[in-house]
Amino acid sequence: MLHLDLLRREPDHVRVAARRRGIGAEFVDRILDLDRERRAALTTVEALKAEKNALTAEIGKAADKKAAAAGLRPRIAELDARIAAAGERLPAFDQQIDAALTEVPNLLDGSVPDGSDEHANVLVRSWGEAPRFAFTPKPHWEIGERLGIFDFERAAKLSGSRFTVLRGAGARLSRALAQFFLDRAARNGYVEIDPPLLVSRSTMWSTGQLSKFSDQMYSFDGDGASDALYLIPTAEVPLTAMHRDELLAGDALPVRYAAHTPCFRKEAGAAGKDTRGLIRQHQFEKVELVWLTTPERSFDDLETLVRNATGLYEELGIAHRVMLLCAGDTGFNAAKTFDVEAWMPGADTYREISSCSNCTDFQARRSSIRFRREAGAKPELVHTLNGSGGAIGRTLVAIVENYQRADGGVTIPEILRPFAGFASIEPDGRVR
RNA sequence: GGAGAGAUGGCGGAGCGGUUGAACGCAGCGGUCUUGAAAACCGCAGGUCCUUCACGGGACUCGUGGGUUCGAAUCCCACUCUCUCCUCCA
Repeated sequence: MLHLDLLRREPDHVRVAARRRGIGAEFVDRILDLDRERRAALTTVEALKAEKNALTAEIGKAADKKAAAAGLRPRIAELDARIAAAGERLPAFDQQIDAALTEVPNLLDGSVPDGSDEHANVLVRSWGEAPRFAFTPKPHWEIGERLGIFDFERAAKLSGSRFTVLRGAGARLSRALAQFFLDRAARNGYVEIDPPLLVSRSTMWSTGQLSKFSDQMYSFDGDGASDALYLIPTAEVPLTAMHRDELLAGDALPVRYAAHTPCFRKEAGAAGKDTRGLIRQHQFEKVELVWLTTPERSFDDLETLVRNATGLYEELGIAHRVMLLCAGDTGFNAAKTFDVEAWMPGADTYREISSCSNCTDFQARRSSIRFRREAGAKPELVHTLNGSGGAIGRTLVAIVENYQRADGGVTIPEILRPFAGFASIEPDGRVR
């Protein structure tokens, strides 16, 4: 969430940012009005409390405390009444301001281009060329079903639509990708984490996933509101929230974590979109990369994070491009996002395989993740970054489609062979 | 699931209901000493918020939320979490 002080000091900045995202800016004045009222009430209450505290201290210092207390009690009682009256609306103000503020998306970085949807995203760079086929390349679901490595029908029988059973070489390849991604993450200096997949409501809230996207989440109610648990929609949630309510030493930054986890999403609102194959699933795996870093270097670190992601696809020999998302396409938490898109021959287009964001201090404020630059310095909020490195299911799609052969088999990229333990999937589904 | 113990500042750890926002130790900062450093000694030093141009002043804060009291880190209630033992179990 944004700092209230920013709204006070630079309301126009916040209004402009909101409009660029395509949302109304009325909330600015509404919050500022509430804030004015709240501060007026707060100042009154605090002055009265100070007065009362002075009287109480007098009793404490008196030689005969009983007598002093008896003498001052009427004045204290009167102050109590005035404090209660003046402070009556304070909790409501706090609640309303908080509720309104948590609905406000992050400020956009100055380098983010205008635009309302993905058509306005800007090509930053591309790598590799789309492979040429002497035949018409097939979509991954056709290849995969024929090879017996993807089984969508049985997945539907088990769980419904948007689930996939990976079988044989498909399951092994998925596991190999996880290994490959984790290996590279470690090589790039990330500490591997195996986090809980179920997290509490407060954890989900602290990373900014709740209220805005709550309809995307699977949850378990528990017996009361406090013990509700949510299935993580991405490992970004536990990784970012690990240091919630902590004050880190400046020299501990940047903290860099990698985790391989399943992710669970309801995909509400995605009806009819990517219904075939395993592009958009209720359950998918990825390796997530998270940074907790300092404000002055976070945008440079974002570039590094993107390089970490694209490096994987270079090694896999899959053509891809980096897009800078426009204002309207940038997510709620992010100040700036690059998407990495891989070439998918079956769909004859690029598809997102990694999304790397700098959330600046937006999540850190909500989660209270701070650092002390040096001993004695004031605590500051860290900047949080997250990105996939990479998405296992979608990379599986990219491999199957980019490395498909005329005979229906699939060649395994060289780099992946030691992880997979085989070099190709033959037309009969066997590996070699 | 049953029984017990606990939760205090960056860390460790004290704290008869009344100048305790909190002793003491470690870590930190400034200084003395030293060519420099270490050691020793002296001093400073939590966080959030409100107010002020500023100096400063004030409120809140000892797991969370209530209560008792003129006054609560200290007493009472509820909740959360942690640890130990038993039970169960991959």
